[in-house]
Amino acid sequence: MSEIDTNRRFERAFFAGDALKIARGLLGARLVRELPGGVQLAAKIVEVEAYIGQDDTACHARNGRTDRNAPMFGPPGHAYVYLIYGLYWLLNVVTGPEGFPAAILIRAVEPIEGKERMRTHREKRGRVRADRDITAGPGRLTQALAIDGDLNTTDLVTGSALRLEKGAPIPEGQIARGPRIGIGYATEADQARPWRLWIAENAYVSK
DNA sequence: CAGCGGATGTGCT
DNA sequence: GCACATCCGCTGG
Repeated sequence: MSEIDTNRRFERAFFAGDALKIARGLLGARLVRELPGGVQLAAKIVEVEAYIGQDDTACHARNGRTDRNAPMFGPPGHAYVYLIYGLYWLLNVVTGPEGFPAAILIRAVEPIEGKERMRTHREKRGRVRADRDITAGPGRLTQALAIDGDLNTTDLVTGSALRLEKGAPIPEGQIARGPRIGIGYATEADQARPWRLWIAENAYVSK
């Protein structure tokens, strides 16, 4: 398989399916960002979390549709970008059929293209001591890739400024699963669900 | 290294 | 008025 053949667009139908399968399938995928001016950044997804429906008490849609979470109710394969703690933008991929609120949070990526430009973006906000500090964490990767609320609802299947492309498949033996991070407000049962998935041994997975 | 407090804007109760 | 799908820098061991 040539490089060009394994790195390509997803089908829309892929994002309309089961959130956990999509989360699994996004590991190894390429997140591509084209900056105004023509610079292209690319990174491999190495850690994700699934937030699935109104019954999931960790999910933003747990209390129904609001102005903020409306993108989760929208068409699959689009971005849901929101501000947390007044400081950090977090990127999600909307999944499931339109009307069913679910999304995959991108928690960590590994730089593929434009790593030094990503480092420059991050150094405006803090000290980058190791390479992993560039994109290990959901708030960090959006800084590195210059993703903010302007990209909310972007179509990641057909988009150019921000899009997803297939990457080399990750063998099942390299997939790790565990509880989601930072959801102490959810029920014990929902906190315990192993809906965080990551590539085992990858240096860019968040701590 | 672990632990902790501050930053800082917005959504929802 | 409080909580928040986080991160940074400082403190003490």
